[in-house]
Amino acid sequence: MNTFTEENYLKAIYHLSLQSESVSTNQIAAALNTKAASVTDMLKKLADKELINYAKYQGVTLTPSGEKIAISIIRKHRLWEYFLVEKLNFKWDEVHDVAEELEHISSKELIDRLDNFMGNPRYDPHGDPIPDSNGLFKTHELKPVSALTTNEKGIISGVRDHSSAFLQYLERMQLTIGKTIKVAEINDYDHSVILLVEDKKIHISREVANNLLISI
Amino acid sequence: MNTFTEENYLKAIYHLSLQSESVSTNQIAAALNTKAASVTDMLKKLADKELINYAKYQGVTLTPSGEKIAISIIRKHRLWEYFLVEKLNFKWDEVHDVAEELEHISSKELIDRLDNFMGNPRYDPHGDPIPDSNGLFKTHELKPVSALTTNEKGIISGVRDHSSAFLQYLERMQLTIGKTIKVAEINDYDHSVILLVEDKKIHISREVANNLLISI
DNA sequence: TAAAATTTTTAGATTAGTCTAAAATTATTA
DNA sequence: TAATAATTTTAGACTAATCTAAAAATTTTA
Repeated sequence: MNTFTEENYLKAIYHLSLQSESVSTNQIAAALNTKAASVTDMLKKLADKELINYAKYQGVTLTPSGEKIAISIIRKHRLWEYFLVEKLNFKWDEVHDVAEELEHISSKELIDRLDNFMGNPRYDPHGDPIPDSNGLFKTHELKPVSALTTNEKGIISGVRDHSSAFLQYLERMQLTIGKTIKVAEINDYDHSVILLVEDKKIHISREVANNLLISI
Repeated sequence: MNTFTEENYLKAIYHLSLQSESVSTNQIAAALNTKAASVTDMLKKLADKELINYAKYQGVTLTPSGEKIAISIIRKHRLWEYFLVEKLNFKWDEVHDVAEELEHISSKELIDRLDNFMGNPRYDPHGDPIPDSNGLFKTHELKPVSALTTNEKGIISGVRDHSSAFLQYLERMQLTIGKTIKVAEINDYDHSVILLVEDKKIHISREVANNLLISI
């Protein structure tokens, strides 16, 4: 088995890989709130274990076995988040830190039973897809509200920013997962957007429109 | 917060304290499968944090704050065991190792919500009492089957040996928590006992009789 | 109660993960 | 494309937890 720290590195590399092909030392350091020198040390260790492809100064990618571990951590994180919200009535902005701890519990039996206990949910409380017990999941194609033009519709299905502050803001605005929205107006000057949600007008900034994801 | 290791030391000292007033370095080393030298190092650290009372060569006791932490770990361990058996259908002999990991999840909010979700159970699957959110619990007075004389009755309420091997044996013999037993006969020679359970005769050794606990 | 046995502590190493400061490499830009 | 800037790695040190081997203290026993 791997240590918590190794698991956190693999998870961070996985998430960063979704945006840029190869991941840099500094990107990882920023994501994990640590120093580049520490990252270099750990990259050597993960490369020795053949969990990442690493060449000095060239950035890293996950090997298939590294990716498998990363996805299993993400599966655990998202299932625990679902459990916390659906069974223990936590709010969607309160679960991240606890799930960061729970995702390192090693038992596969536990997580598979938890999955079944909850009816094999496909999405976590923030709309992110939950990998199945084989690590498979489809990344549904979501686009930000900011990609819509006037009169287009969508269903709120995810967020790009997972911070409590953003989630609490959405909650207050009643912009929660599953709601149908329609773009009523786009402000040419600042690109802010007026949405129609359940016949109410909601005005959101360009930044919010960028971080709120919809399916069609 | 304390490290997993510190928590494990405090828990071990707590359990050992139930049998002998003061706990020795070697006892702790045996319980934690480590060496006496390692224990001495850790005892110094825990004493610095005022979690134990420690004087060289004299053994240790928990301070009130050390005991509080130990009990909170035990609360978490037992609640998770209850969850695993009652909600996820694990068997009572399969839950210990997973609970050893789960007991270190730090969120008090999580464990209090879990407690409520399950209806505030008072005993874990092995009959051990679960401390409430203030750390309070009564150690019900149990005695081993071996303390009974012929024709005395009792209700199976706990075990002294928590090993999988023993729990699986009890399961096979249908000697599970809640069953009423009556001593039919005690063998003078080897102190083995014949029990009457639901009108069936069950023959158990002295060792088993010593490790099976009943209330009256 | 002195010698022997046991227990406990100390001394000195080791491993994992981290850090700062300096050196090496790569990227940018003038 | 040479100088400058930014990134990345190396070197050396630190903390937490562990270990072995040896020394010190306590307990047992003869």
